Amino acid sequence: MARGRRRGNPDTKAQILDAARSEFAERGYERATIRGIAASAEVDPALVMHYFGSKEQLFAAGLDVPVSPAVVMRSVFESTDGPVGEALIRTMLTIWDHQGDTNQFVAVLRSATGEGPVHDLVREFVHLSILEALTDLIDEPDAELRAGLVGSQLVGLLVGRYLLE
Amino acid sequence: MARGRRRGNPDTKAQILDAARSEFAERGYERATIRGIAASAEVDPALVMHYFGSKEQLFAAGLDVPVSPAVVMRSVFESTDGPVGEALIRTMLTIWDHQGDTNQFVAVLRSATGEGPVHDLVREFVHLSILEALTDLIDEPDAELRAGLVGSQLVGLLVGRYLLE
DNA sequence: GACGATATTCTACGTTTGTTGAAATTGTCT
DNA sequence: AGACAATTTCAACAAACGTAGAATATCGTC
Repeated sequence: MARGRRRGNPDTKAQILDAARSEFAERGYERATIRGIAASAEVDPALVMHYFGSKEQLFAAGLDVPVSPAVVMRSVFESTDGPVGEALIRTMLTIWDHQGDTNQFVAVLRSATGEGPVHDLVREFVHLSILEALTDLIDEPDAELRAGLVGSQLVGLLVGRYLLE
Repeated sequence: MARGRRRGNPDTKAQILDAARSEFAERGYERATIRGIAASAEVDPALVMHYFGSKEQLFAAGLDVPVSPAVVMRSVFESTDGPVGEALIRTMLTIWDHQGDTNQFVAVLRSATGEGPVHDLVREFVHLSILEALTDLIDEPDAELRAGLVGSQLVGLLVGRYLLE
């Protein structure tokens, strides 16, 4: 590649950030590499360091995306007079589904496991140990759906309690 | 260290497994190293490989612990005639709290983030973006508690939907 | 048009990692 | 006692990683 500054004023910094988000979401924080991110942004690894200082700072920078979840929540709370919980969850799901990889929450989550061995094993584990067990136990027509709901509550509780304390 | 087989018949394999569980739970899968596990089990790294073949297989082996969650769930379902969901969650919490690091679920979870930068950042993120925002919005005396509950439901939904699909 | 700031790449260093193959010691069976 | 299997360490490798410093090219300003 040609050494020195490129012609024009391309926003390379933003390109790097995009690549970083992508890579972090796909492989998880540890398995994502600065070299890989640089390659994906068609840039030298040293440039990433120059702009963001370190891998950790790059990761943190990637979490600051425009649509703040706090704003979304506030608007939901103010525009509803019925049961708030239901409206919140419905709105969140809609937003998340239409946002893809730019989504902050999803990015944070996927950065945890990525796609390596952990992802597969955790997935398999939850499926076997929780979902199938629950589905077998619930004796109603929509057993699978209900199992999913109970399971997600359990997982949420677990994460809150033991991962974030 | 003295080369060759040790005197007596110590169950070194089990010691390695214990060390592995500990290390995986504390640092997460990626940041846990075979060398570290070996050191913690007071054993040569090569021995770990000899017994378990690879880091990934060692991790998988560490997830197979005696107390199967399926069994626990079955017993809860069969011994309750009131609302099942409440009993389930109560029982789970009791068990988890009395089990410490040997707990399968917790091990799986912690293996995801461990204690590195991700853990800290995810924690900070959830705290700021979800918990505090919710607490500010809920206009009741036990705002903090309710925020925690809603938050854990959201997280559970997220994990189920985007991490495990 | 000279000059400092900015952007960008090259090369390289030092660490750490998972993994391997051979050697050494002990247990067990005949 | 001797042979074979099991257990354990040593030494080393090749690869990959984050990071640092110097070198080069372009932009914006006077």
